[in-house]
Amino acid sequence: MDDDKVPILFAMFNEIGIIAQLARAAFEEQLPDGMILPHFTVLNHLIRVGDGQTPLAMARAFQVPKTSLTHTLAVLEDRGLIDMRPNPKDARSKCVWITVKGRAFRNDAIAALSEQFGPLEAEFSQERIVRMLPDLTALRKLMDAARD
Amino acid sequence: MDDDKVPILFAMFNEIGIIAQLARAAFEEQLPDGMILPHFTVLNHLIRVGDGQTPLAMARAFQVPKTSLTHTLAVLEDRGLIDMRPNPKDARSKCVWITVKGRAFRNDAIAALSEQFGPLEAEFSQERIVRMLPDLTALRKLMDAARD
DNA sequence: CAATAATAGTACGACATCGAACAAAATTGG
DNA sequence: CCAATTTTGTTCGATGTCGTACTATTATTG
Repeated sequence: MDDDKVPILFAMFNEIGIIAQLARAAFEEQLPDGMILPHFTVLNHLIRVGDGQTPLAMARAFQVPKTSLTHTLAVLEDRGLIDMRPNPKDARSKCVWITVKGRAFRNDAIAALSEQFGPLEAEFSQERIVRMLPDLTALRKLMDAARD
Repeated sequence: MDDDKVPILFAMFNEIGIIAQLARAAFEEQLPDGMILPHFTVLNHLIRVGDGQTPLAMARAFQVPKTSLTHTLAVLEDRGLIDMRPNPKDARSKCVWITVKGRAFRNDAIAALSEQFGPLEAEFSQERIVRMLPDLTALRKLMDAARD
C-alpha cells in the first residue's frame, strides 16, 4: 500500500468507527432497562427478513460468533420478546420467532430512533446521505466478501 | 422526521455499523496476544496528539466512560506499553506517557494495518474515499456536538 | 451400513464494558 | 478561610463478548 494511501483509508475507518460508537450510544440511551443494540438488532432482523430463522443463520448475518448470539437470544427469550422452538427439519437446530411483545418493543424502538435522530436531518441533509450510501454499501460488501 | 427520511438514515447507520465491526475484527486479527482495538487506539492517540495526557481527557476524546479507560490503561501499563505518573499540576490526576516499547508496538500495528487493508485499495478506489471522507467527518462532528 | 467428519447449539471461563458508589484533591462561595 | 460542591481516578458488581471444549445430530464416504 502506498504511503499516501494509508492515512486517508485510516482516517475513513476512524471516522466510521467514531460515528458507529456515537450512534450506538445515542440509540441505547433511548432503550429501556438493560436492552442494548444487539437485542434490537435481532428483533429488527426477524421482522425485516422474516422470523423462523436459525440462530446460526442469524449469527452469520450479524457477523458475530454464535456464542455471542446464544447469550443475546437467551436475554430476549427471558424477556418474552422471542420464542425458540425446535427446528422440524433438523433436530440439532432451533427456530427463532418474534412474539407480539417483541414486535411492540421493536416498533417502540423505531419510534425512539426517529425521535433521537430527527434533529440530525436539519443539519445533515438527505442529499449527503444519498451521496454516501452507495459507497458505504459497496465498501461493506467488499469487506464482507474479503472475510473468507 | 419524515417517514421517507427514516429508512435511508437508518440504512446509513446500519452500513456504518457493519463496516466498523468488520474493520475492527479484521484489524484485531493482526494484533498479538490479547491486544484489542482500544489498546491500539490509546497508543495511537498518544503519538498523534502527544503524550502526557490525563486519563479523563483521553476518555473524553474517545467518548468512553472513564471506568472503561481505567481498565484499558491498566492493561497497557501491565504490558509496559505506557507509563502512568502523577500529574504535577493536580494531585488527583495522572499523566500517561508512551514507552519505547509502546511506540514500537504502535508502529508494528500500523504496518499490520497497511498489510491487512492493502488489498482493499485495488477494489475500493481512493477516489471514493476522498469523496466520502468530508461527509463522514461532517457527520461525526455534528453527532459529537449533539451529545451535550 | 458403519465409521468418520462436519454442523448446531451450549457451558464455561477469561476478559471487556460501564454504571454506581467511593476517596482524595481542587474549586467555589460565603 | 472554611464548608460545600465539583472533579479525578478507582473499586466493585452486573452484564456482554467470544474462544475453547463439549454433546447431539446430520452428512459423507469407503
